[in-house]
Amino acid sequence: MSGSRQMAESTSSVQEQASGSGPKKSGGKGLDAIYRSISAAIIEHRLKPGARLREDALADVFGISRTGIRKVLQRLALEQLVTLTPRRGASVTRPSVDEARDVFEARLMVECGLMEVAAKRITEADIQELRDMAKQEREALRNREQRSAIKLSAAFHARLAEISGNRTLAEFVGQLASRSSLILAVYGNAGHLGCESHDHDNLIELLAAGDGARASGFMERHLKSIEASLSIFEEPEETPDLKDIFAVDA
Amino acid sequence: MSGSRQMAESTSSVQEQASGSGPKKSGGKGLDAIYRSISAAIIEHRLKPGARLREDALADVFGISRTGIRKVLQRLALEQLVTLTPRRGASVTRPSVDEARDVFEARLMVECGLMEVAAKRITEADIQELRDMAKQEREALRNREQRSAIKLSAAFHARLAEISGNRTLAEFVGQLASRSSLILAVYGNAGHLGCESHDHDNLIELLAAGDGARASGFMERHLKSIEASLSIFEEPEETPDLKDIFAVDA
DNA sequence: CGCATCCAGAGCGTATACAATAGAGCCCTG
DNA sequence: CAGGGCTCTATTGTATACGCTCTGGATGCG
Repeated sequence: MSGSRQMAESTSSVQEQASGSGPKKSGGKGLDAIYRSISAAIIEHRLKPGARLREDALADVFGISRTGIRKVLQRLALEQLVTLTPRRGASVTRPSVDEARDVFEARLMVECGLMEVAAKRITEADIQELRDMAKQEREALRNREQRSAIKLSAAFHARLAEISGNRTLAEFVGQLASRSSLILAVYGNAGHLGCESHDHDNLIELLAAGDGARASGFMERHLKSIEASLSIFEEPEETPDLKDIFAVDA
Repeated sequence: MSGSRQMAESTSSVQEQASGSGPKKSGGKGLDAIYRSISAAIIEHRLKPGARLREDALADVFGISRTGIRKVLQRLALEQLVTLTPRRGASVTRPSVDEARDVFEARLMVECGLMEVAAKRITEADIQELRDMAKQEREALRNREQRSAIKLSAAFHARLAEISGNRTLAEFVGQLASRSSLILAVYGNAGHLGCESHDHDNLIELLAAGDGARASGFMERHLKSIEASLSIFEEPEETPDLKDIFAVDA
């Protein structure tokens, strides 16, 4: 890696790149806003895993036709935030146990690896921005605004990944962070919501000091502690083993 | 596999056969077939970077309406294989220099990391399958079927990642491998097409021996050698610096 | 003769209409 | 009264229609 290149406002991933010239109608820009809106609702747990997302209802809410909604839902499905079942429509994804493990394993690998890169590339402006984000997060926690806190925490990890300068990996981390929010919704214990904001502060200091190795190690413990805080039970399966469950009663 | 220049025989035959007898049996499955068809065409360089993909034309070729085509194109866009420009339609992505670097950096991080996991989990069946794939690849190379070879090479890396058991990371690697094929199309030198099949054989042996560390190191050299073989020039950019170019004339 | 403007064509973006299907409730029958 | 089949409705899947924008060429004016 090298050089100087900044990653403008990421998260838009595809399409809508050069539309800076003028506000042409509500066009595809509106769709992106709808995407962000639904995405935020899911990440903040205002839409809980399993919630059904009927196309008509969404189309009505956002004032567009189903065509646009379908587009948005398809994108969300590709990011694994919603699940599309063939004739049943869309619903907020309920991550499986395997999926949860996979996501955290992936985060461990990628985010830790990125810390080394980020420690070398981080700038003063980055540090300031991260501190602001961490501060916002702490305040949200203090005010018991768990929804904001969750979203801010995911945003923090995503922003951290962007510092590496690798857009591809940053996008990937962003998706993983979003999915982690879903995982927390299903397997998390109430009251203990994922990241301790204190951890994030420590992380910033290590990066500011340019100590990539330590930052990586700290991130590893950070992620592992989150994963460890989950209650990963197999939960009610598709086909609950009724025979087993009612064996004593029968 | 002689010169079919655009998406040719295989694609149309599949679709026509499927919807020939029944009313509309194909359902969403047909769309997946179309996705794979276009995806394969891109990876095999039958569709070159920059090629425009007009919706009408594709709809005509595959015998469905633009609706389904748009869905497929959107998916391909999210995977960065095609680029959607607001009012200009879809075209095969021409990866930028930055993107190429990002993709290989990501592969380095993820694929090497996965080798350690894969070495522990690999089974006899996996080894056999990988050997078969490597063999196919060697044969394709020997027969000068570069298109097949490229596709097989990407498939090999993707399959390798699957062994880790981590579906999320495996999917990610699959996408990176596909994008690498695009990068090779733009920045690769003719005659030297990415992976040496010999490398793949060595990799299999290291994994079969359970030596994750060495496999990881080998993968690192493997990927770096591919990246090093590219001719990464800045090339004509979006906005060529005309003032600079014609400065002497003016 | 050169340049700006207008016109026509092509292709994408969105909405709407129609068809098919799964789920649920209801009726009929044993 | 219970069970099974049937219809009926709600919701998704697909196609088509229409409008808007952008491109390229022709035309009129300076």
